[in-house]
Amino acid sequence: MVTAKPPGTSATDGARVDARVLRTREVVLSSAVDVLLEHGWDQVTHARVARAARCSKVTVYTHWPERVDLLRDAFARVGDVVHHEPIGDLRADLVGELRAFRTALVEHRLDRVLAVLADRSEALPELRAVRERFVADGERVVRRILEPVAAGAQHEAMVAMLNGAMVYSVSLGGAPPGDDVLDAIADAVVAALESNA
Amino acid sequence: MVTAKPPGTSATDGARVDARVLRTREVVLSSAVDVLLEHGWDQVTHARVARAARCSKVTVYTHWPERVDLLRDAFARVGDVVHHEPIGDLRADLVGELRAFRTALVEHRLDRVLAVLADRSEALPELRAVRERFVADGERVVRRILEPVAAGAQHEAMVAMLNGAMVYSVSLGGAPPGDDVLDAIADAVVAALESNA
DNA sequence: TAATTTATTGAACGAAGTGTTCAACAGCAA
DNA sequence: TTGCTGTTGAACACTTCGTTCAATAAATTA
Repeated sequence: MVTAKPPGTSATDGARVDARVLRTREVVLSSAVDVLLEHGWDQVTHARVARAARCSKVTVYTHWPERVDLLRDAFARVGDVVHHEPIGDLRADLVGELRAFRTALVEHRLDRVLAVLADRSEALPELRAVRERFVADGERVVRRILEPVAAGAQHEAMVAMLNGAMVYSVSLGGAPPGDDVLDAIADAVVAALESNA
Repeated sequence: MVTAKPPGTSATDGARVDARVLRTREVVLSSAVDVLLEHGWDQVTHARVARAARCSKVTVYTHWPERVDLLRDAFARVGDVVHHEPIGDLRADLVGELRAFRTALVEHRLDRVLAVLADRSEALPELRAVRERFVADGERVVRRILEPVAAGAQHEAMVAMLNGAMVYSVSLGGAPPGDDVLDAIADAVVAALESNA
C-alpha cells in the first residue's frame, strides 16, 4: 500500500496547489477516461493509465492509491448530461429530453459509463454514490417535466419507462432508437397521462 | 495457446462422451457462473474457476482455451427466463409478465448477466450473439402480448419501455420496482393503447 | 537571483498471476 | 486385462502488480 498522502491535498481549502499537481491530475484522469471508454474497466490499471498519460506509474499510485479512486475521479470528469430545456409543452418537452438523453448515451458514451456502474457498483460500494449521482442527474429534467402531471408510483413508473427505454435500447437493443420510436414513447406517456383526467 | 482440441467434441453428433468430460463440463461451468455472479467478470479466470471447481487449471484450459469461451458456455447454463403465460387479458398479462421478469432479474440475477453483457459485448464480439439471445428471450412474451394491439415503432417503443423500465430500475435505480410501480407501468401502456382507437 | 521545498521519475524488487509443456496418473471403454 | 484418453501437479518463462528509494526536475519562497 502507498502510505504517502496524496500531494496537493489542500486544493479545496483554497490553498495554492502546485502547478505540477494540477497538470498531473488533468492528464491522468483524462487518460483514465480514454482507457475506460476504449478498453473497459479491467484495463484501467495504474500502469496502463500511466502509459497512456505518458507519466510514471508511481505518480498515479501517489495520487490514487486504489484503482477505484481513479475510477471515481475519472467519472467526475465525465461532464453532466446536456439536457433539454423545458418550454412547457409536455409532448415537445418529452421528445426534446429523449433526444438529448439519446445524444448523451450515444455521442458522449454515457451508455458505457452506466454499463460499468451497473456492473461494478454492487461489488464496489465506493461507486454507489457515483451511480446515484449519474442516475439523479440523468433523471433531473424528466422529473421536472413530469412533476406537474404525475405523482407517486405513476411518476416513478414514467421516469423508469422513459429513461429505461433509452438505456435499454442503446445498451442491450443493439441500436439506438430512431426518432419514430422516440415519438412513440412520448405519445404513449402523453396518452397515459391524459387518461388520468 | 493451447493447441490440443477440446476433448469430447463430438457430443452433439450423438457419439458417446466420456463420463469424465461430462462431469468436468458440469462442475466447471457451474463454478464459472458462481464466480461470475459473486465476483464479476474479471475474476472469471481459468485459475480462479479451476480452484472453485476443485480441478486442475490445465483441464479448464483444455476445454475452454479462451476466457470468453468459458463465459459463453457459462451463460448458456443460465436458464431461460421463466415467463408469464398470457391469458388474453391485456392488463393482467402485462402485470404478470412484469412480475415474472422482475423475479428473473432479482432472484435469478438476470440483472448481473445483462450488466456483464451490456458492458462487455462491445469489446468482445463473441458475446454479441449471447446478448441477442438473452434479449430476444426476455422480450419474447412481451412481444406476443403486444402483437395484436401495437405495431411498428409503437410496438418497439412499448417493448423498450416495459423491459427497459424493469432493467433500469433494478440495475441502476438501486431497488427493484414495487408492485404499485408495476401496476402503474401496465396502466400507462394500456391507456396509451386505448387512445389508439 | 539563489535557496528551498516537493512532485515526479526510472530502476529495481518480491510477490502473484498467466499461459504453456510434460511426464505420470486414474478412470473409462473394449 | 489392455489400450486409450481425460485429468493432474510440478515446473517453466513471462507478465503484471504494488512498493521502495535515491536522483532529478520543477515549482515556490526568500
